[in-house]
Formats: sequence, structure tokens, C-alpha cells
Amino acid sequence: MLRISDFAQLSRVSTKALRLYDRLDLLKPTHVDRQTGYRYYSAAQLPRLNRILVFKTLGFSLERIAQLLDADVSANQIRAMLQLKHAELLQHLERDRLRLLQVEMRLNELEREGTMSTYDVLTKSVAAQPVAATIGLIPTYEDCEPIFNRMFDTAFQYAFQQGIKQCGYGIAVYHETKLRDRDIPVEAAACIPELIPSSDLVFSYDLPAVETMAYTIHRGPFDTLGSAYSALLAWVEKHGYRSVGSTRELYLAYERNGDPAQYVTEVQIPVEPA
Amino acid sequence: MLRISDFAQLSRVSTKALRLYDRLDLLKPTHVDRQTGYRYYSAAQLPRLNRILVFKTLGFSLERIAQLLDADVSANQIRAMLQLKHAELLQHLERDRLRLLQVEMRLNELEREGTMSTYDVLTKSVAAQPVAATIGLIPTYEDCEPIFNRMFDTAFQYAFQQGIKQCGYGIAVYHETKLRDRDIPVEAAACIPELIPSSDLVFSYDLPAVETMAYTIHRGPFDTLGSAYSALLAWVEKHGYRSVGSTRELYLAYERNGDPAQYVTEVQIPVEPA
DNA sequence: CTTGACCTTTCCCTTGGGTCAAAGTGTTTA
DNA sequence: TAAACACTTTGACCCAAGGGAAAGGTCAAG
Repeated sequence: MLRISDFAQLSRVSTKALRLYDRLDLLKPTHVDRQTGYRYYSAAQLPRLNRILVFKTLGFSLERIAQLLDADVSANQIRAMLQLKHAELLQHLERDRLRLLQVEMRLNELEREGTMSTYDVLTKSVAAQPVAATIGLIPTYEDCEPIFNRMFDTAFQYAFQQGIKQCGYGIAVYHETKLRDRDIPVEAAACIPELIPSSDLVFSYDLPAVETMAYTIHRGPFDTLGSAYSALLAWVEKHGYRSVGSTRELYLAYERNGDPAQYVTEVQIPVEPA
Repeated sequence: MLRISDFAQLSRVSTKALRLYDRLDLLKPTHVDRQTGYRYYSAAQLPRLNRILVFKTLGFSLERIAQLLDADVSANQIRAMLQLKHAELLQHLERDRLRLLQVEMRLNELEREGTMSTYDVLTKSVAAQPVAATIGLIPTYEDCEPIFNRMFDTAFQYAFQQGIKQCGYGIAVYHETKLRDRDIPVEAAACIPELIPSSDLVFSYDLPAVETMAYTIHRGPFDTLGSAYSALLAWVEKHGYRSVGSTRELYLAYERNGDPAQYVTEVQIPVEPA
């Protein structure tokens, strides 16, 4: 009969851990004194404790270990739990591999540029979104704001006429076409809570859901949006994605004739693993 | 000005998390109503929140992220933190790779044998241990118990004569020699708290510390110790170690003329990565 | 004015123990 | 035999990053 500290020394497991394992029914002392509550262990319990430690190094939780050590558990169930753990570990490995790559990229950037990019790119999934949209052509990226304003006015006003009380943000959608820097076709869409009838000028439809949307947030005037696109496209390429849809601009903070420095725009590109 | 739930929807971060980030000074609302305590956010805070999310996906803790986002932190400090994270991730990868291998080995074993080995092998580091030891020859592994008993008697009795009150466990040390199955040289050592003078028959010295000791626990009579050795040696080979020292047997539960089924023996092999 | 949606703070819960603290035990020594 | 000291017990609080729920205050629409 060993006292808890002797057994702890023998097994190199702390007394605190042994008491926890007792409470969790993982490893009960062979004997507990009725009077004093003292726990007494036997060297014969070391195999069980060792098995616990092995499963712990495999990354199992104490709760799962309790299940694994249960005498009634079949080899099949054990295999299932091992396979589950196997899959889990593969996930962990993949996640950490990606993290490692990203940390390395950040480090490279820091070495090259001396500073980190102001654009942080993330991915998210985006649900389908009912919109009221107009289509137009932008002659050039400079001074396109008045044209956009007219297009959004058309869309939002039409939505109001159709009884929409609460409109959401404005979204610009650039459909995939041959690259060109003049006469770019663009869609100006107003987010609305539900579909409405379409008219000649304004189409109401569901902006499709996107499984993986890479996006970044641009703060400031629209004429510097180009650097956000650069950062976003560079990120997409470096992270092994490819663009698979229409890019979008979501105008999160915009006030007509307001201070352009306060504008906030989310730039989005649907992607999928290359 | 956005209410917390709007900002949460926009950023896809739960209100609970936003309140936590407020409390941790990671992301304070632009405005908090004095009367009601309502938090009001601005879309202009999305870049900062995005940067928080990026660092979170890299695996940084919120506390570290707070440091990284601190305006006063230099590029050098950021680089240092990234490098630290890099090293940490490498460790994680290595650990999970090993875990994966071990889970796979367990699965293989389960497929082949239909059950898991009764021997669980672990490694630990072992400190130097003062002992009083005698040396002898074992003619054969069968019926060696009386010889061992005499040797241990000699060692323990000598220790008592030298004033040792509390002796520890008995240890048998098999020094590396050419493999042979008869006339095996062996050392029977009594663990003692401190060195004592040596005599003709009993040597007192420090059993050397071992950085990495592979060990397993055997329960039962000594004549089945062979399977423990088999399991241990197989483990050592499969896990990419090689034996680098004298194997030891530590008698954790032994009673002369007791029930051999109750014996508990720890079998140890010093190893290092091959 | 009421209702329902939304906001606040506060408390408890999660893992695997570490770290005290108060109080009771066991052994040893004077 | 009693004090000293080492050991044990339970209990409470702590870590990270929130999730969940309760109790009560606020806001906007009908």
C-alpha cells in the first residue's frame, strides 16, 4: 500500500492529477481509509496508469480515456475512437501547416517591406442575398462616382417604390469579362430583405451565395481601392486559391459628399482552392 | 454608428466575443452611451477587427494579439513574436506527426492482433540513484530467483550495517555484453538515500542518470518477463530509438514466497533517437 | 402604451490540472 | 508523551476564449 505521494513519485504523476483521476473514475485508489479519507495505491495499478499516460500523449481527453479504459468497450469501439483521433490529428496537422505557411509569409513580408501590409485578407462564406440592381457602363475608373451615385439612386428608389422600408448596403458587382480599363460593365445593387418584381431598369434577384469569399477592408477614398485589389489578388495567388466569380465591393461606410477618408469598403473575390 | 449586433453581423464575430474584446482592450467601441452602457461601433473598426481575426487564425492568444496591435510595438518586436510562433508551430507539427504515427501503429496492431498489447511503453528521464550493489552470474534464466535473493540479501544487509535505515526498491542491472543465455552477468542493487563505503562484495555508487528511458510495467511472475522485453524492444525499434545502455529491472512489488501473480516489475532500457 | 427585439451585467461552465489555505494525520525525535 | 514536521484531506480560485442563461433596462414599431 502506497500513500498518494509515494505513488506519485513512482509514476511521476502529480498528486493533484491522481486525485483528479480518482474523481473522474479513471484510476481509483485500491483502498480509501474510511476515517481519514487517505488514498492508498498499489504498484499493481501502474499498468493502468501507464495506459492512461499513453492515451494522454496521443492527445485523448481524460473523458475519452475513461471510455477507452472501460472494461466493457469492444475492440471495434476502440478502433472507431482511434480512427476518429486519426482524422482529428490529420486536421490539426493541416491547420498547423497552413498556419506555419502564413506565419512564414508574414515574416517574409516583414523582411522585404519592413512593415506589414495594411490589408488583412480573410475568407468567409457568404449567403445568398436578395438585391435590386441596375446595370451600367463605367467609362473609366476616374470620376466614376457620379455614375455610381445615379445607378444606386435608381436602385434604392425603385426598392422604396416597391415597398421596401429598410434597405441594406450598396454592393457593386464586377462581372467577369475580358480585362479592360474603360467602359467596364458594372452592377449597382441595393441589398433588400426580400425579392421584389423587376422593372426595365432594375432587376431584383438573389446575388448567389459564395462558399469561400476572400475579402479585405479598404478605408479611405475610392481612388486608392486599387491597392486593396492588389493585396487581395496577391493573397489569393499566394494562398493557392483561384478566383471563381464576380468581384464585389460592399460599401459599408459611405456618405455622399462626405469625407472620403471615412469611407469603408469591403472588397470581395469568390475563390476556390486551385 | 452601429449597434453591437449589427457590427457582429457585419464582421461575423459574436456579440459575446466583441464584448470580450472590449474588456480586453483589443477593440473598444467608438462610443459607449453613458446612460445605457450600449456599445456603438463604426465600420471603420473593421480593419482592426480583421487584423485580430487574422492573428487568431495564426494561433495567437488574445493577449498576444493585444500586444501585436499595440501602436507602440516595433517591427522588430513583431518579427520576434512571429518567429516565436513559427517555432511553436514547428513543435506542434512534430508532436502531432508523432501522435499520428502512434495512433496508426495502434490501429495496425488492432487490425493484426484483434487486441491491444498489454504492455504500454513510455519514456521518462531518470535521475542518478545511489545504490549498494553486488555482482553475480546467472547460469540460466530459469530458477534464477534464489540467486537473486541471495544477492539482494547481501546488498540490503550491507546497507543496513552501514546505517541505512530506509532502503528503496531493488534494481537488477544487465550490463551490455554479447548476448548469451547462460552465465549472464548481472548486478543486484539496493536503492539507498546516499552513498556508503564499498566493501569487497558490495559496491556503492551512483547508478547513472538516463536522459531518455523507455520503460514498461510487467505484472506477474518473472518467467513471463520475456514478453515485456519483447514489447519494449519492438517499441524501441518502431519508434526510431536505439538502446544505449544497460537494461534495468525495478522490482516495485515483490514478496519473497508471495504470490508471483502479484509481482510488479518495471523493465527499463536507456535509449536515444537512432 | 405595449410588445417584442435588443442591450446590459453577472454568474456558471468548459480542460487539466497548479496553487494556496485551513484543518486533520502519521511518524519521528527529544 | 508531546512537540515538530511531513503528509493528507477538501475546498476555492486561477488559466483561455468564449457559450449559455438569468434578471433587468432600452429602443422602435404598432
